[in-house]
Amino acid sequence: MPELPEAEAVVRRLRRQTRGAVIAEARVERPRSVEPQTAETVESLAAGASIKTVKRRGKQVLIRLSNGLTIRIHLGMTGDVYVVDDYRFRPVFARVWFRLVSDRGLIFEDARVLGHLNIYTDAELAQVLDPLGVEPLSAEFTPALLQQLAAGSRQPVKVFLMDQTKVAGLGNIYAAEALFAARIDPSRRAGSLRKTRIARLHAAIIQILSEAIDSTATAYSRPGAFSEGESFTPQVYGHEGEPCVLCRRRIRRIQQGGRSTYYCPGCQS
DNA sequence: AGTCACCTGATT
DNA sequence: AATCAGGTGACT
Repeated sequence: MPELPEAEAVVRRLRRQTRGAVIAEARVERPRSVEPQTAETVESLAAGASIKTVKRRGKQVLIRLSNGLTIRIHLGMTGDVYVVDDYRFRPVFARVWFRLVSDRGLIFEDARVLGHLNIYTDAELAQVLDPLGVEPLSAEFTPALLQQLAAGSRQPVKVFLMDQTKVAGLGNIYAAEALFAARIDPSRRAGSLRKTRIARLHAAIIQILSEAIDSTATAYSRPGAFSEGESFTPQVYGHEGEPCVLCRRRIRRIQQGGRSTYYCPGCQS
């Protein structure tokens, strides 16, 4: 599921579904999902609080409660958060769930258990969020700032883009797609990019994320939308060996930082 | 800066 | 059986 656009889709859906919701009870099925907190801590802190706001920071979902605490969910690779009509309905991979007073359920599902759900005070939350870099869809994200962040970095630009302490929210798919849109070789050192490419990359990041949010948020909100082809379609990610949509050369897959990077050797140089 | 470990499922 | 997976933190 989750890079920034998917987290944003989750947030928008939750906002609609949890307006005025009050948490009656919390249950942790998998203590690992709330580490370093304990199941008991999480279960006791949420009970009785109402949901005030739902926000996103990078890839993380933040549910602000009336008791001043915040449920912070990192979706990991396979996390999802959603409301079900009956709290007794328990999806196979529900790791934490909340019974709302309406008897609906708020579910944190996470097959691989690489995500985390915690309940934090503002101070604790700040510790978690402060290291994150700029929000790519905010006004603070400018070409000049991107240039400044990349300056001196000898990392491949693809790896640089996935560093959450620089720009928050890009993962393996959208980093690759942004580089394709900007026609930049993913292996280029981030610090070697000059004004023109930085400007293209900046614009591409915003464009790719915005597009993905539009299609993803739609798809999440309307049943069947995915099957109607409304989800974001990667141009290079997952397309190893297929012809590039622009130049027909074959898309390549390489390893960078232990992850697959897909790119077009013709367009991206 | 690169590799591995975390944990489990889907796909080949 | 083996490989891959939209993420990250700890460790060489």
